[in-house]
Amino acid sequence: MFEPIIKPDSLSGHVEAELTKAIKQGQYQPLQKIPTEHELCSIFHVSRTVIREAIRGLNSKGILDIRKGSGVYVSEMSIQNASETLNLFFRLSSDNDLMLHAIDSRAMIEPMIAAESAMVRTDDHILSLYDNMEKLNQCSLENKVREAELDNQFHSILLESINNPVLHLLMNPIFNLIPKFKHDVFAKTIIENMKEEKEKMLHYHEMITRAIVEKDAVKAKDLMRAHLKVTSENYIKSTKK
Amino acid sequence: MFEPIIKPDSLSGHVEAELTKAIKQGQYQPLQKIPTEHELCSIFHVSRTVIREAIRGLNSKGILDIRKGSGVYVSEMSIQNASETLNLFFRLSSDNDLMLHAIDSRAMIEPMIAAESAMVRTDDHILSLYDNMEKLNQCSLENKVREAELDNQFHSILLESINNPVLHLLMNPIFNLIPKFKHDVFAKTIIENMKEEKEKMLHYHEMITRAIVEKDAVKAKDLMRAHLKVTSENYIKSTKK
DNA sequence: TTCATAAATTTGTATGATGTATTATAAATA
DNA sequence: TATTTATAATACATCATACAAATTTATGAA
Repeated sequence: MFEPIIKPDSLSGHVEAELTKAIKQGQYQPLQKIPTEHELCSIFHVSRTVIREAIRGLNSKGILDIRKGSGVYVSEMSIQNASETLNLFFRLSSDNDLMLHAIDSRAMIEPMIAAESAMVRTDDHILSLYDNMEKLNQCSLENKVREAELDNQFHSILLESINNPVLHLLMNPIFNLIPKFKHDVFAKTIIENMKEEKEKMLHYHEMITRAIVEKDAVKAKDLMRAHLKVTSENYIKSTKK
Repeated sequence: MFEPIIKPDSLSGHVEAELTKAIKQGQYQPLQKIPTEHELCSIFHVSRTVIREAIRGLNSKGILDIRKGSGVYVSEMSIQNASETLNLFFRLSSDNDLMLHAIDSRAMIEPMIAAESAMVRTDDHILSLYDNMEKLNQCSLENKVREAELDNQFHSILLESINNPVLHLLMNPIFNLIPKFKHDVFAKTIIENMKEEKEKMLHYHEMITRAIVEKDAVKAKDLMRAHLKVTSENYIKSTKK
């Protein structure tokens, strides 16, 4: 594949890039120990400061695992770490364009998730869904923060029900945009519409749940598509106002 | 949202977490300058070493932008950076389970991408697809590395054609697993099947391309689903041998 | 051999000095 | 006055040294 163009203007950046390359090439395998700081100093002919900062960078990226008194080891890549980075990215960079693309992505992917969920969900997931809807029903109309959390949770339950950590890693950060999404939309929505919008959402959640209870994959997929179409239209309307 | 449980075992780790929190909360906005090392020393009552290593970690994560002689600034989050991290994660952690889940994810998402592409693709994309297939056709049967690259490229062209950077960010790392995937499969495939498998792939690519040329979204979707089903079955077979 | 202790190793933090790039300030010039 | 140039101040980069804290290894007694 393509190797990125990197400008290692700093020594520590250069060392970091070299170590990354070595790990990519398998020179140091996961769980294996890399040379000590002192040894790396000799290898690269730089001070310990430079080595430490390079290691610190890779540690922060989740690539290296530092154990005080023991040494530095190549991490066993955890999906958690990648997830954190993705979440942070979306959280810090949610501009309007990104939000629109995120919504489009949801519209493409979530119907498939709903369909899959209808086939593989357990009774526990059904209980979680009903519990979630009950909470949403009781949530006050003004508490949009809570409402967004519950909306996020509903979709997250479906995501988790299909038991695919990769898809979870990819979609979870998108779902976490829901609070910002709702904030954007309701900042420009007249109060009278709030009740109607919430009821519409709850109704869709209920219908989707029913389809999943009935293990009707096609219906679940179509309902989810319709649900997200409404969502998408609301956002587009809000950006125009 | 939920705040992650972090082990601030080291001082620099603690400072890094605090700075991250401040940035998340908007205390320091993108493009804005954070306090100087010296000021941060006073704020946290730690040495410059600690501050520098914390900053170096966030810099490596793509959150902070260090400008020598000027100061440290909050990065304008680039989708490139997030993409690099995701790619690195998948590259370093591609175990069998992850691969299977990645294939499942492709099976769910790529048919939708094909359908969308059929609707929005330009003539340039069509030319790229035909060029790609021509190269695949000329690629020697033994050159599995090249074959994997071209396979990856075919699917990447479709991904790019729908012009959604978010979906690109999410799917690109998965496509980059294709070489490893092919390596795993062909390591356990008898030579006689190689030609047949390659022709089958090329045939699917051709049919999918035709559907996209004809702007037939449903056909493109169904063909992509069938194509990936074969892919998936091949991988499962290879893991059993 | 087993186990407790001491020594050596390795990472973590602090401090001070020097190098280098950027920015701000002041002086010189037109 | 306005612009340019030179200087100083600021801020990050690197190096070297010292010591602390955690872990590992070596040692020696039971």
